[in-house]
Amino acid sequence: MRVSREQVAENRKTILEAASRLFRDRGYDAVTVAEVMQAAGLTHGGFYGYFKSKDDLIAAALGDVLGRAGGPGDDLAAYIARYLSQPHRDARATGCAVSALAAETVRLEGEARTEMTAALRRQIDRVARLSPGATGADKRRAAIATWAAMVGALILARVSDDPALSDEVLAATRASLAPP
Amino acid sequence: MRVSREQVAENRKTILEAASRLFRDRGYDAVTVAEVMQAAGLTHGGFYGYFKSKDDLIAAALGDVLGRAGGPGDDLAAYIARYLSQPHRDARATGCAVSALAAETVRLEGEARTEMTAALRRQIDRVARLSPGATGADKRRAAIATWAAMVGALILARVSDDPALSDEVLAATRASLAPP
DNA sequence: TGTACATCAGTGAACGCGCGTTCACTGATGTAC
DNA sequence: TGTACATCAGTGAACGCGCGTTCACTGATGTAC
Repeated sequence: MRVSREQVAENRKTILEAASRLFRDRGYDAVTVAEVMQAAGLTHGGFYGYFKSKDDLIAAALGDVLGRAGGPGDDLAAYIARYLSQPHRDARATGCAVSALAAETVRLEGEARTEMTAALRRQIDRVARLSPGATGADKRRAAIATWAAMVGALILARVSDDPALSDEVLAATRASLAPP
Repeated sequence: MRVSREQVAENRKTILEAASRLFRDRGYDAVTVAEVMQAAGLTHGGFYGYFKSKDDLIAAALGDVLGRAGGPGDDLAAYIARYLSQPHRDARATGCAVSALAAETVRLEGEARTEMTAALRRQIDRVARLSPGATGADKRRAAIATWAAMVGALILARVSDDPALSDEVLAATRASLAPP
């Protein structure tokens, strides 16, 4: 049955949020179109009224979640502490989409890669404003290395099946990036 | 037809190498058992004489490639320069299995995670020996942050579809980790 | 404002297709004498 | 050392199954008068 325009807009948002949550949790390939639609409270047949393919959904969901990502605000040390925390490590489905999906996005072509690239550029700019350095180029260089270490440390902390080693990766990277 | 014991041992190595190359290039899910066997010059029916499942192959291939990974030797700066180089960025299929597969391995259970954790521990130890720091704990902390930045930077450089930004990520992280 | 009809979002069954896995068979290797 | 037989690595067809995608249909929404 037909639904109102407002309902359609709301459904689209619900689908995108369900998709980005499922993708972050389980990866692009392991999530099915039917699961996404079920998580959004719809039946899978309706999917192609919203997106023209699963790849199209991947790009849209990635653009949506990356666009809503907060960044460091105006306190870099607090941002680093939050990013490299145990709660963030343990909340893959609702956490940073870069750490969860960048490595898999490497294998995609087109729009999804472009969304990740745009997000990388935004994040470098945001971190650079708060980074140390005599010149803009110095700040930018520092920002890139900081962001790379944050993403790498979160991935390594998540892959470790030894909780002590995982905690150590978070703590050591935090200490190294934001010395007291 | 039956083949010799030596041939069996050789085939197993060939399968593991083909698998780890294909997995690094395209990810666990996108690679099929039939493709791995074809890349090893065999038919797919014989697969289950070597491994009891695709998951078993994933763990074995990961253990094999991570076990053969070189590490920094005795020159950390040269290792960083090689790791964060354009050739390594562009050679996903034959490059570091951690950057290529760690984020996907997060979603696996059991042996594959354990292999990644063991590799992480070995790598931290190897990098720590060459890292600056007054105490062993300081060296270890520095090693973790260095390795996290290397892994994160390679992933970010690979995901960027803008070659200039990709090169900048490599160069900035190199400069930050091994200041002249 | 109220009515009649056209539109179209959502449903659920169906479609090809390719996947992981199994299996009967083949024939070269390894072993027992 | 040579022969006869048992073993078993490899083959290729077949199996269920679940995936992305399509489609005829339904009925509430939106529109024209």
